[in-house]
Amino acid sequence: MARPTQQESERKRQAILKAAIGAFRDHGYAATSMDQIAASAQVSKRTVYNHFPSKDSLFEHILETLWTSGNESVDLPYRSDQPLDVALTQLINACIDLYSEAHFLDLARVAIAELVHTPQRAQHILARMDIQESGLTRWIRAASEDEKLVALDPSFAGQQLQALIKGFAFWPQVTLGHRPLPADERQYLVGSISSMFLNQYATAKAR
Amino acid sequence: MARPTQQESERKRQAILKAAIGAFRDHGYAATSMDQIAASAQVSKRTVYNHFPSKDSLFEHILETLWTSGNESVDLPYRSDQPLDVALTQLINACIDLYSEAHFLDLARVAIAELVHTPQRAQHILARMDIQESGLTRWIRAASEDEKLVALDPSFAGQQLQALIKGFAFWPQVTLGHRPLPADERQYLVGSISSMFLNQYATAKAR
DNA sequence: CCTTAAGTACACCAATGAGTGTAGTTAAGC
DNA sequence: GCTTAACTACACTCATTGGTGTACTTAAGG
Repeated sequence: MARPTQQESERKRQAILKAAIGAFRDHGYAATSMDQIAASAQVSKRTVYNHFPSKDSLFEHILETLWTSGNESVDLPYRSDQPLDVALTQLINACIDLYSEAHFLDLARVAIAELVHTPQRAQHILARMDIQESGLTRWIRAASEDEKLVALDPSFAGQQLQALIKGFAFWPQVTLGHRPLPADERQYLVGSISSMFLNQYATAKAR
Repeated sequence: MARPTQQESERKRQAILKAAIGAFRDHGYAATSMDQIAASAQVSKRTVYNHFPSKDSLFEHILETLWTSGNESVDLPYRSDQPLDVALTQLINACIDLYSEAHFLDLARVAIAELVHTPQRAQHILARMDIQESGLTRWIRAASEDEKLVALDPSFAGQQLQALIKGFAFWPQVTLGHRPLPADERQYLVGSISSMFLNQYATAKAR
């Protein structure tokens, strides 16, 4: 081709990234070749290397990109005037929304596949993924200080909530490629999780 | 070497399998070479190929082996005379025991790493891993029919229980390589899960 | 003692992959 | 119109990998 405008150059770059994400997600890091990526992006191999100095740097860049794009973390503020169950339902739904985002799922699958046998490579990514877990933790701590929840370890309770949500709305999608939950199942799930959590931790004052 | 006894031949075979399991677990299928495996098993490459016709068949064999060796599924029978919380505690502990087995964890890590981007390859393994989930389901159904648990969908409730357990005792170990739970944390965890589940689902009759 | 199965060492092949070098093309922007 | 940045096509290197072929060694078992 020829002296493309910066927009065109940027489009090529995006095409490379998109192709690489798909390839890494579908075949893993080691089993993906730069030739495949170039072909899938409809771009010459040399162009790939003009944009990214190495396969490794391309991979790292993707982890960064996916992370920042899937960065809308769960952080609903605690409001004392709201009924607990309503607020908790919102919170759980926000989590599931996050897990349902294509960007987030792509990140998770790419990262986890590598993470399983390369603990240090994407460790910092996973660490940052846990930041949003602190959104739940903060909310729980606030509710507990407002005496709507019993005295508890907010971090532990947050992990329990997280475990319940992920067990249905994250791990099956990551490992088995399940579709996101249908609306009716989802509603039932959210209600059940919320009620289970509040049955255990809500104070008399909150009911 | 020379005409080794069958025991020696078997030892070589085991060495190959052990080395391959470690390599696949640590580096993944694609990034593991047969030369590495041979070297790590302290065996000639040709011997590897004398035992296993191809890399792929070696991998398949390992999935099989790990599966059958980690096959003690969770299947405590329901007993009407036992207090619910005691039995449930036992059941949860049996699950955690299973997840703590080195064999089982190795299988899970190898399988999941490949599963993320090769959905069909180890799909049947994962399907069979879910069989033990049916152990929980069976117990819950029995308790429900005994009217110690409210009327519920046993499969859904089983998945909830599973999610709570795995969120602490399985996924962190698989993805982050966490050590199995310390005894004190574990005891607290089991109690908390059990109480959360029974708070939600136990009937008045059961208390 | 002699056959033979298991293993070893080593050379070898074809394929693939990461990464480089280069000459040529083209349009944007001065 | 000339320069130049982005891109392409393509050939190339070097290393690795899956897999095979083979001649050789050795001890077990008849």
